[in-house]
Amino acid sequence: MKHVTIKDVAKYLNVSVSTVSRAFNDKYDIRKETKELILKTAEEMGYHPNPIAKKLSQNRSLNIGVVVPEFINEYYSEVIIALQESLVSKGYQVLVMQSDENEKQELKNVKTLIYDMVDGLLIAPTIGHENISYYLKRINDGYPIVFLNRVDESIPASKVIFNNIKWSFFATEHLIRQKYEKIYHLSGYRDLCVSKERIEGFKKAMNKHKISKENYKIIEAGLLAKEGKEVIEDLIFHHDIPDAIFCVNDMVAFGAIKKLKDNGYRVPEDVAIIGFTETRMAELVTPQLSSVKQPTYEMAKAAGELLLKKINNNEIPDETIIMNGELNIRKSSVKGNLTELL
Amino acid sequence: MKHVTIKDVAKYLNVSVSTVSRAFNDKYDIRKETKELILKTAEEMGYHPNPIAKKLSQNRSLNIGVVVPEFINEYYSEVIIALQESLVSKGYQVLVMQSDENEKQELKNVKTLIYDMVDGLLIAPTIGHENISYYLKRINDGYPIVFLNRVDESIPASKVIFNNIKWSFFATEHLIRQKYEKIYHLSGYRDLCVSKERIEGFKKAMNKHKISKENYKIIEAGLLAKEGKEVIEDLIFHHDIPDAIFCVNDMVAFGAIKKLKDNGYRVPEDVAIIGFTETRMAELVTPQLSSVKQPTYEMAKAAGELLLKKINNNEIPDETIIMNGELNIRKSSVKGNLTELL
DNA sequence: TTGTAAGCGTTATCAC
DNA sequence: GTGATAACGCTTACAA
Repeated sequence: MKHVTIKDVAKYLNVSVSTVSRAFNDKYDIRKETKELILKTAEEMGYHPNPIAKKLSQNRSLNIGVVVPEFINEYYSEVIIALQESLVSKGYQVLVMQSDENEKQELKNVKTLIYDMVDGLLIAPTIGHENISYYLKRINDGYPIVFLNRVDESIPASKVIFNNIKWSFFATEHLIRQKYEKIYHLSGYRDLCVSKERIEGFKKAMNKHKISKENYKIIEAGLLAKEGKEVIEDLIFHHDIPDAIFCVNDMVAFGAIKKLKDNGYRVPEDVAIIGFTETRMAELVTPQLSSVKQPTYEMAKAAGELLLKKINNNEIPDETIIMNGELNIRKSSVKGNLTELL
Repeated sequence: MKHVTIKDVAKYLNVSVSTVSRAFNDKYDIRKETKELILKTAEEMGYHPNPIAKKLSQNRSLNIGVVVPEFINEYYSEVIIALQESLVSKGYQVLVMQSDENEKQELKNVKTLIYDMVDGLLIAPTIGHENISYYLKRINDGYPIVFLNRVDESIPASKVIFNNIKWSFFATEHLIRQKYEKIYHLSGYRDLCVSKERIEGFKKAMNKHKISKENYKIIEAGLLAKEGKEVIEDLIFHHDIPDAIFCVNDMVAFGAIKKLKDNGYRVPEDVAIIGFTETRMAELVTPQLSSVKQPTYEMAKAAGELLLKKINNNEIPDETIIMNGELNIRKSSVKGNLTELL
């Protein structure tokens, strides 16, 4: 497995290594014929520039670190795919680490990647504020970091986020317009900024439509199906079943639907349900789940491009991109005839 | 962002760079106090060995390439998580590329990774045989490659695979034992080895129980929910609805169930369904989906370990690990009382 | 136990 | 346009 090196090619062609190097890097002057001969010969000899040597001599790793809370759900899988596609084509390698929704693990991941000399970092933080201040410090040191999702709009850094407040407002308002009178929100972990924002959107809709406090409730569930189930179990136990539920995400909605159906409640006739961050399964469950679709792919791609800009010029000012989604109404949230509504 | 180098530490402490290097690499003799002083000072100075320089001088990248067909489904997400966990702790970085079930893309990914000098490759191939012969050639050249899933048992290479024939046999037999008389198999792409094996297991069960050819059918669907739906649409159109269906995976099963229910068929009363490669959603749909659970995490971990063994000693003989699963019977495949059966 | 210096495979700064 | 050569930051014989 001996690799052919630039020296081998140079010696074989009786040229200097610099000439061979130049042939492989367009930026220098070199006679056209020389270049072509070198490239042809190199190809025949099976020469490929050693990326590690290149990295060392150019003092950059051409690696991008990506830290996500998880990627067992579709959302971050899609994020990673989008990032790979846009970054690999630009010569970068993408190193992905997941934090398992654990603050300590996340910091460890980030440090590992920084020690590994990634040229920049894309972070979708989990719960907790301490890490954020560490990241901001690194950004101040000149480390290119872009946040994706999961950060507050107020945070002074480049980021691509979703307009959670707005779309959670729309999702909630959709329920209100259906004349459901008692509406609950199964929220995500309170410390998570996207949860907070979705709660805020929910409250906004309640206020706008002057729903009295007895007729809505915000219950912390989490992000997993299991947690949706548990809340519903509790509600059933207390005979406290609302007319409609807005869930922080589809997984919680799936769990809720399951538990409701198991206990004889019909969805949407007895309880209407709407999710968030649409998954492919939304269309496959019965009834089909209404949800808010996020432009996941576009968000990730934008974040990748923002990061590359930052890597190439750290002086550019912070940029915040806030994206919008789409409310996809399906059977789970509509009492009457769905087609009439659409 | 100037990095502290080994030279800085050496100069500061009036020792040679080799001594500092030795302090960071246990394998050499070095006085305990010297080592401790160096490590302490290095820490204070914020020194971290530059991994790129290390890679160059040791002529290895400490990178492992992983090529999967996709990771939008849970299966390969879990594979990647398992690999990361076991490989990162051993000092390796994991570079993941997905082929999108496209043979050409897969070969491109593999070549990219080889040019990027990964120390070894883990491949879960997509459809098509041409690539396989290329991979076998590389293995013969001495490149450490381990296959995961998606390869035939007969292939002369190290691999970790699932006993598809056996578990597809069990899944099918479970349907037969329920006295379903007309049983169809919605298979994956015919060219995909796991599909072939699952078909084989299905046939085996049919033969064993002497089901006549009029009473079973194998229909190529694919791996996506959409494809499951399409087949069912077709069957409904031709008034050709069986009593039970064994689907190549859960996604196809979800699609099938959805389409059946939309057309007034009850599952399992009218048509029983069983999936394969259990997903988390299996427990959340109505009715809950019976499926075959694979030890995904363990398979991936075993593959990672096999690869490391190969990287450290290319002379070891090929090893094939065949893993077994678990048949999880749920409501979707059982006509009577589920608890009686369990 | 520690130091010296060659080497890993490139790029980049000079000369020519 | 091309060639020599230092430099990137580390490891590792070999010498001391």
